[in-house]
Amino acid sequence: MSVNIWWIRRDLRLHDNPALLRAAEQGAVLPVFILDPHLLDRPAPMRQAFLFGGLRQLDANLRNLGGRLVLRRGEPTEQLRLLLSESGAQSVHALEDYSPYARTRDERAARELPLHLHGGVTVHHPASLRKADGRPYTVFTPFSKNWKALPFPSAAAGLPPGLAFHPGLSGEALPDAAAPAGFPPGETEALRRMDAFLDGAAADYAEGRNRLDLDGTSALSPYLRFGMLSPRLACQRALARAQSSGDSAARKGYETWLNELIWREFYQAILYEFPRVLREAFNPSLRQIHWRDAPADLAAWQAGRTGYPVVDAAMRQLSATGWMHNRARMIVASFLVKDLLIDWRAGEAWFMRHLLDGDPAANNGGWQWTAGVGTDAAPYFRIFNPVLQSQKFDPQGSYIRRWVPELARVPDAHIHAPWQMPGMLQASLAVRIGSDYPAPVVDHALARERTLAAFKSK
DNA sequence: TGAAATGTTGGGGCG
DNA sequence: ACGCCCCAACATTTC
Repeated sequence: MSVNIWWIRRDLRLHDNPALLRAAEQGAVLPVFILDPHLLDRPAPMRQAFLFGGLRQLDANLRNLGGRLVLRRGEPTEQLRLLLSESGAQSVHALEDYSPYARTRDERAARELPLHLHGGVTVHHPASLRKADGRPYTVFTPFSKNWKALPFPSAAAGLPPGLAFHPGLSGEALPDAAAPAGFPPGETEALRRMDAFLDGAAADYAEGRNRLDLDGTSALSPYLRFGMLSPRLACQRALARAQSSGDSAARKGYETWLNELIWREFYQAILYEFPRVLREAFNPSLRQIHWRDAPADLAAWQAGRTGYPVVDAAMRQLSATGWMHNRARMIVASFLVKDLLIDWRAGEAWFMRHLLDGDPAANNGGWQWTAGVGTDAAPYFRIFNPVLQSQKFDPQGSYIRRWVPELARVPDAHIHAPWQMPGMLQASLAVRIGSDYPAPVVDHALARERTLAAFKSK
């Protein structure tokens, strides 16, 4: 019986996995994960712990089926060559990954080895979405129209028929790392969460997703990032709900969620078509903005000590959990870029270090969008007012109080802008601005004018 | 997937 | 009754 390697990268799942399916069709499957020093050298301890936990879960699921995960460390092509000769495997199957590093890595592997790449990191291959003139989309709305018009490839149900495994080879033990508390890794958890979301918050997603103080989002991004959840399955479920839902408000919710999943595909496609966005603004005319070199302000932002409660709450949520509410991501990104006038790439790097769902395509897309320098970006003059955003999306301040406990005693009327509390009140609450909680690092109105001037001169 | 500045309207206080 | 002012409320424009 022939042996075929399933090279696992960002597809830590048994369900709806074309790489596993193709390998299984041809014989016994040898599941392999390679710890690539190039990727591990980039410090992101929480995401790495999430990955290792996911590998442990996957290994446990494989063992229930009579297989096991083989873990190796080193340059992938070299490691695969060794594995092919040790196992006598005839081919390697993997899901195509669209980041620049992954493409270079896979091109080398494909030149030297029998590597077969399959779609599955996205629903539609980036190159299959092109305008009539053959050029890639750079605006979301037409991209999404085209995406929806393409025939939807239905997700594979269940495990590959006749799934059998190679008895396994020696490998490294899985590194021990405590998984982040709020996000238990693995596909079982991912599927459970998706079901809970679809039966719960999804119906109200169109509105609820914006609320910082409610669990109105799916919080599935870490699972999608590592392919613990098949994006094709997620989109299929969203579509099915939207089509079968009689309640128009609920249908809107499912459609909005589907749209968010399509944003994910959009940014995968943007990175595939324009790899340089990882280094510079997509919009050439906005590459010369005079960003401030302000290490103290950057440090305050990173630490959640800007003096703007909603910004600080969000930054602390990120450090504590490895995740941040999407509305909060927009607020803190707008604050870094448009209030502090700090280069969006500093924020992009900080997010990549801390986010469990940190993915070059989605993260870069989000930052360029907020900074107003990317594809289909927010116009440069769209500047969030952190106080108004806070009042609107955290009306009682409960999100703030959860992550900025030193403000817990501040009354609702002052929770969004505590520096406006009279001195007497600050003293009686023992919340003195400037000592118990930072004074604002910038005045928003002044910062806004500064940024408008900086962008306008470009 | 904004917010601020500016313009318009209309009710009410007042002489 | 009338003109005038103020200013909320809303709409439009601008950044």
